[in-house]
Amino acid sequence: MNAPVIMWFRQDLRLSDHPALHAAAAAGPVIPVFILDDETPGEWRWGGASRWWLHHSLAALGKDVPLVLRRGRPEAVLAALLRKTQASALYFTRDYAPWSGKLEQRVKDACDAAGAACHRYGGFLLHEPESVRTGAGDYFKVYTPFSRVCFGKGEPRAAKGTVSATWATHGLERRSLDNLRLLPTQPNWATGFGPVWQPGEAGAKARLVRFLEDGLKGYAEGRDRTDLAHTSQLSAHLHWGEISPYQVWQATRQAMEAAGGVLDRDGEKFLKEVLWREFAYHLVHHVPNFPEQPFRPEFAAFPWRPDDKALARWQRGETGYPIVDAGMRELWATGIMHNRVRMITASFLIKHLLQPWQAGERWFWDTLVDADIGNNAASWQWVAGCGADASPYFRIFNPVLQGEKFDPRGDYVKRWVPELRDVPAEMIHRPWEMTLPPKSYPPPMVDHARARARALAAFAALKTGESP
DNA sequence: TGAAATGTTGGGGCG
DNA sequence: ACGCCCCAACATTTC
Repeated sequence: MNAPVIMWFRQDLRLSDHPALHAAAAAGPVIPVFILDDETPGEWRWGGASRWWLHHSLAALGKDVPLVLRRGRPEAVLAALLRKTQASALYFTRDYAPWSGKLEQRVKDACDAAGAACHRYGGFLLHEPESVRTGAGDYFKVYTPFSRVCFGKGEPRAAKGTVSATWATHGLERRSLDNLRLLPTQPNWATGFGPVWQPGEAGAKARLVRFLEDGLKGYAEGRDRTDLAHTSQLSAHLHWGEISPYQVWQATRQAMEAAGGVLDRDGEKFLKEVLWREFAYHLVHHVPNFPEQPFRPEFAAFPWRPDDKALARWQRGETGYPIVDAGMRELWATGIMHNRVRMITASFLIKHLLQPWQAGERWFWDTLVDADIGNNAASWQWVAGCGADASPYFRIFNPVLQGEKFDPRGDYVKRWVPELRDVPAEMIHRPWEMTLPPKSYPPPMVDHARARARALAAFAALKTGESP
């Protein structure tokens, strides 16, 4: 019998269209390993909502394969497992977090020391960061030309089916998933997550099918409507690799073809969103400290006004602006927030409250089930105006107008802010203008016009280098 | 993947 | 009949 190989699962918790796993399965009996690593990422260790998801995703994967669960530094854990099992090789999918390059090198060194081959594969992205370059050979700093090059590369490879592997553990102790302590205890804030999500590969595929059948038609406009269900909801599944971007891309193309052109506009729009994810990772890969430091260095001098009380009101959804509070409460209750509302709430924190974007980034990191080092950092930098191809500083969302435009009847607000349930639609986004506003709902914590003027002044000062 | 201020135009009321 | 004003409605500029 062949010597076993170790499949080190990371953010690739699936059995289909999995380059590393297909290669491992062809090489010998596969020992599936997952390692909870809270040390290497430091402050970016998985947040609470991510851990909830990870627990259930591992549980799902563990039903199909005899997962060996460990915690610790991967290079140390894998060195021990390689020695114990006499595995001939290690297989894994590469990752693009800022610390991953060095981590993967240490893992490679551990393999060398153990006399095992080390095989690293792509699969998390459609295009490896090294493979998308400007004419000058640099990485892209603007999305549109980046996406043009991606589309111009032709269709990504076809997705592969489910792997057929011989699973093995070679006597390794399995250990219970509960030992990883990924689920919240007292209080269990995740009670609202279960009904919304089905972590794992089956859930991911079901979500994709449902989106292509029900959400794609009308996506181009509907995606911005907070009261409609036109978003794919695939972000967390993609983040944990329960489905690959190739599978998403291919299925979308097939749905477009089957519809005979009717879905072309909607489909292209959706594929562009998939490419925003790619773009985010290209930035993270090429720019050190991207999650912490503003991409545009002049923003280091921005006159933020750190204020824990203001931050807490935003976090709890008590700002007095209905669309903002609805979003923050949806996030807390379900671990997700509608994309449009992410922009509105982020803009509010940064521009109305002048809180540093990193504070919002941290909160999202802890509370989003799709918290993702690339998307999260790139999106916050985008809203703050300090990122690559960022939103210009003067683009300040008006929460009233955004609410009226993207939640015209107030359905979304009423779902998450029950205090406003009886407010008529024409006042739902400006309840403070009612003769008798609901007493249980707070008045706006800042006046929009004044906050806007203050933000413009602060950003203008940054631009000219003067003090505000 | 904004919003607000400012500018322009044209129809209609009205003296 | 005509010019003036008002002000939507739309366009452009500015932040």
